[in-house]
Amino acid sequence: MKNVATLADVSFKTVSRVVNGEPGVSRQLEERVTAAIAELGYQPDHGARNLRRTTPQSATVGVIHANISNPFMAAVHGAFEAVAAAHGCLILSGTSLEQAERHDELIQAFTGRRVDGLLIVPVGAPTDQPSELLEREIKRGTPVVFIDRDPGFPADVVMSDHRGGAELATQHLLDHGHHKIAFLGSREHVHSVVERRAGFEAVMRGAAANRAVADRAAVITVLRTPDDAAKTVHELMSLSPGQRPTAIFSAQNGLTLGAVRALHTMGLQHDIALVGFDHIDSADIVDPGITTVPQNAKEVGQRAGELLFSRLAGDLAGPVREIVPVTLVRRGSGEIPAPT
Amino acid sequence: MKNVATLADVSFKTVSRVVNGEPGVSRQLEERVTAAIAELGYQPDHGARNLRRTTPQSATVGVIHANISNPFMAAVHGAFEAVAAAHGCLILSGTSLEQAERHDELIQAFTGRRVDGLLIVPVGAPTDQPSELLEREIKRGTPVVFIDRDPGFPADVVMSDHRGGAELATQHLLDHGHHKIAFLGSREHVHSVVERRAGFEAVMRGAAANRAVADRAAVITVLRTPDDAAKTVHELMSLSPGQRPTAIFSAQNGLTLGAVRALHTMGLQHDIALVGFDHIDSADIVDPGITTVPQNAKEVGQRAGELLFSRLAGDLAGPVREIVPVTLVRRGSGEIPAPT
DNA sequence: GGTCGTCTTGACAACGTTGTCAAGACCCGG
DNA sequence: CCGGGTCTTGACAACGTTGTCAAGACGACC
Repeated sequence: MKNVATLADVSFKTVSRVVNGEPGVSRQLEERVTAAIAELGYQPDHGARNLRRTTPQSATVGVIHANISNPFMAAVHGAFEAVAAAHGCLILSGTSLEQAERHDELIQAFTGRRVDGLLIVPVGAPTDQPSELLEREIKRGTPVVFIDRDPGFPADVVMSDHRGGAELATQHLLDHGHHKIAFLGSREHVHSVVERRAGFEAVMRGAAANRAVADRAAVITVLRTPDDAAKTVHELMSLSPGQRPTAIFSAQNGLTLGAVRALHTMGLQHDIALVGFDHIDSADIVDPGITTVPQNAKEVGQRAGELLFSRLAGDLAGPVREIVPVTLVRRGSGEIPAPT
Repeated sequence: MKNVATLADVSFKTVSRVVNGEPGVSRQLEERVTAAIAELGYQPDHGARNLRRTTPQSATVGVIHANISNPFMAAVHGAFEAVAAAHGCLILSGTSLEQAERHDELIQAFTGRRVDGLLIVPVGAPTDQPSELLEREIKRGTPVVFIDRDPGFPADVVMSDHRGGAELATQHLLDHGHHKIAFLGSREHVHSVVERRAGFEAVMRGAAANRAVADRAAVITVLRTPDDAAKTVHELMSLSPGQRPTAIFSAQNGLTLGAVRALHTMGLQHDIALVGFDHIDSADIVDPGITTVPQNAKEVGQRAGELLFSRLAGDLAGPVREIVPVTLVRRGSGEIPAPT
């Protein structure tokens, strides 16, 4: 800035005024200054500006993902970014890889850079308290919005209706005559997966009470990769006819891919019903099409963005819990009837 | 920091020493200071630190994507982030949405925040000069690595072998007896797509010279969405038998999904050969499996990260062009022979 | 005991910017 | 010609931190 001031032969305060568009600079000086800025390629130092500002704004928000490679999360990120961009805000992002330690490291790195707000996919099981680091930041006044999973304590959350979607899927399979339904899920302590499982079990229990025949086949929740799911489906299908499930509810997109692959390998894709939670790109090019309960990524990302920026604009109302509804999309695999 | 100093009853310079782990602080004072830091939850201001530092390091790199929702790019991002995290570096990211204007806005926002380096997916057609904004930043000494597409001017680039992959795919179809092959691609001025098309055309020309029968069916490059691709395939398949292509080379993952869907809808999936560039999640659960030329996202992201951080570490060698090889994966759709 | 070196500590300038305030130029009305 | 207002400009402190340097305490050596 000093260089610009020297070149334009004005004080550096005048340069500051021009850069910030403050009134009270004569046309003549303003032109000299803008010319000097262009010539030197001067760019104000974002960090230094906030030092003295009465209301420091980094115009940056931090985003902590659990796993950005998940297509659902990538889509949420895209929708959120659009909102942030509309507010002239940049995104500092990081991936916790589901590790609490890395999660805290990121929070520290973000707060050290004085982000204006945080968007967080919580890791681990819900807790009734935020981590010490996070709690301090919240108290300091930084708005935090959680996405995809309930953090456990009262806070702003935007997420899909995990439980409702699982109930839809399970009921759909029951409606097609299935009693023996297998549940495939990943690590069970994460809120979203727990909820999907809870939805499955609630509907199954209800069915058992009403008809006295419902018989949950298996709940498998240690799966992580498509290959895990494929292997598990192979095992399930090798059970004796009385034990073998006639339908599968796969609670995650990655697992669904593996499960479908296994059914195709065994030639059972037209015999075993399957509903998958979350969207699959190729759901409609497989035969049969894969019945899914897709999440509305765009809606989740957009609503989270709007909520966060309304907080940044000064909205101090109590914690908001936004549950984005999901619906079931029939494509064939979920409508296969149970054998009689 | 002043508060901490007051609480620990030392000068703020001593606090600075403790925070930075500088030697020459007595054990006693150090303990008092760390206790005060913990009690107040003090976090150093990242921006202010760099103000006076002799070698300012924001420990932040900027990433400009064209479209983060593309699964290939999301995977590249994940691999790059792992490298950045290993170097204690945070990522400031943004999406240009293929718009030059937004691209420049992002560069400005990043440089204003004094990022240490940039990772960029160039937008638009290759040019022999970087944009003025970018050139200035490069001259200032900020390392820039381009990914996925050649920017046109000499610079560090890491990308897949787009041309080689397209040649592989085209040759593969020729080897299975096809002469009439349709090319599906998106907006043609983007480097990667131009290269894939160039690879296709080069091989087709070579075949025409040798055998005098090769006959490219169609080159369609205005496609954007899976639906566009599906519609186009429908149209192509409605042509008279002499005109109709017997094989399709789809140059992008999104288009491949649409093309496959169209073939399935028309019941032609076992009659028309198809090879797709880039990975498809569900390539092996469709019947026939989709033969693809997948890109190695992990390799691209990791190599780009290593290159950028070697530049940050002081490697001043000339521009590096890293071409990540691709191979063809046979799954059925590409091995359908031409009708005799 | 005096001189020197080392180790610990703090005072102060500096980084690039904004906020505050005062000085000077100019115009208007009396 | 003077008093008072507005408009333009710059001098300077301040933001939170690091770099520089000097002051003071202490021990070792002659």
